[in-house]
Amino acid sequence: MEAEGLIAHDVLAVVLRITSPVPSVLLWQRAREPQSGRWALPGGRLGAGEDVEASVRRHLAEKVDLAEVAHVEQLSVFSDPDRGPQPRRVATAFLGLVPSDADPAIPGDTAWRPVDALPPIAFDHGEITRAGLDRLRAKLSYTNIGFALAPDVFSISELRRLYAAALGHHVSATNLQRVLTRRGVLVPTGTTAAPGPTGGRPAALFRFSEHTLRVTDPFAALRPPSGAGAV
Amino acid sequence: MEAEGLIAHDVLAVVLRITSPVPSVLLWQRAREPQSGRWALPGGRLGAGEDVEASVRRHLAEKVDLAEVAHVEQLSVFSDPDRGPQPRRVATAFLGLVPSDADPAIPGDTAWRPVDALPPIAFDHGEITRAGLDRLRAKLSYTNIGFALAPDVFSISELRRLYAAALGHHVSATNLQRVLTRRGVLVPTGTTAAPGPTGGRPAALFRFSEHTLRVTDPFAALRPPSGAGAV
DNA sequence: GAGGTTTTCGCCTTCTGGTCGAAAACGTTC
DNA sequence: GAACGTTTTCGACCAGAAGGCGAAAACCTC
Repeated sequence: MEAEGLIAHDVLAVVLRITSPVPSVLLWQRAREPQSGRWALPGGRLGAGEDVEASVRRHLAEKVDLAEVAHVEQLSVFSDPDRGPQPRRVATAFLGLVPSDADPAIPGDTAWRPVDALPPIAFDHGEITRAGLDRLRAKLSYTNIGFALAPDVFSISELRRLYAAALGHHVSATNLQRVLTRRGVLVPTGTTAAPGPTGGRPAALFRFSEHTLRVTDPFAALRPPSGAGAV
Repeated sequence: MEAEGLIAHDVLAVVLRITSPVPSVLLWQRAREPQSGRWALPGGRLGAGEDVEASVRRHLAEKVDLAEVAHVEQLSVFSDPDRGPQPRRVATAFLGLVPSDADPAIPGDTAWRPVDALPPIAFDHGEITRAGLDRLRAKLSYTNIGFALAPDVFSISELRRLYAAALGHHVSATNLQRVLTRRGVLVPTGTTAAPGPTGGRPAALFRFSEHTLRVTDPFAALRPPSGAGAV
């Protein structure tokens, strides 16, 4: 088969959701060889008549309610000839994001696993998970990708906790609010949340202005002067 | 064949080189059907025992001296079922960069074509070329990727011309020098170039401190405080 | 030496991000 | 209802990064 140059093409998804201290990734436990008992990313064979994005959405729908997946983007191709058993398989990996307040129904073989305590992982899916987490962290700082992690409306403290968990380090609420509002990605709703049981000033509620990915400012330098004459 | 779910996998390369007013892309003219006479990106079939990056380098070596290609990175997968004639093919696209002073030998069917006046393009290779150019432009502002466009040593004016051509808009020499040196990607050589035939102060020469890709500052905001506890 | 050309450098302004502490708005307790 | 603790919000201040401009430097030719 491979002698003809034809190769099986898979799609895989690193689906992340921000949970209490660290993000969690959606994994399912393999029941059959190879790698029986190990945990794998959702995915499957690229079918005829669909492109890779349509394919990953189709396979994802078997493990999680697609309506809860707020963002999907292509990560990278994994094609090491030894990345799995023969016959050879090439995989296109995707990153998927689920808001922290969503709790979609998942099958019995599937679970959210915190990324700092992963179970035994099948094939190279650990490396792929790492790539997904890296991509999320990079994009948090220069895009509005937070819209895919947060509930529809939220307080700045909630958003701060989400960012801190995703990034793995402390985030200042003051700065987060100022930066995101200045960039226009955060808009106040005018409403406030009820204070917690221990009191405290009621938090103002915000929402993301857009729910599609937008690059806010990767161009610290070398910005077009005014009217950019695109080539 | 596709009934078995096995698909031909190609690799393609958008090889860019900054030329006088606008960048040029390496294309070759097809001599056989399908799309005979049209211009296509270098590439070919993914072989057994090689990953996609090794494969694209192998195919690229047929069209250009690989030693002149200063940088190669994966772009994206193109998998629309109708992107070419049957049987179906999936392609992993790469971006390759050649310094402006290099002039590698190329075969007779191959040529550098300015991106603002492309000949008739085969298949979806026009879209892929566009993706490569977009990637280069984005990375120019927050990485040191300029090392792959410029000669070993160069003046600030030369570099300014390269950046302006790649970005498609005016770039200030003052800012370019200050930003790149502050980020540590540009270091002075201490030498100066000979003035032009019409005179002028001799230009100080610089070089890139590193010749491998490094992200300089995508994290305008949300930087880790000090010791980042990585998860 | 005068005039033209190209590059370099310093100054100024603006904007962004980081830090800190005070003030606001709640609930609880005495 | 006044004092206290808690949480959030807001303003002030500071450092650094970047854009713009013009003067100065260093060369050429005539």
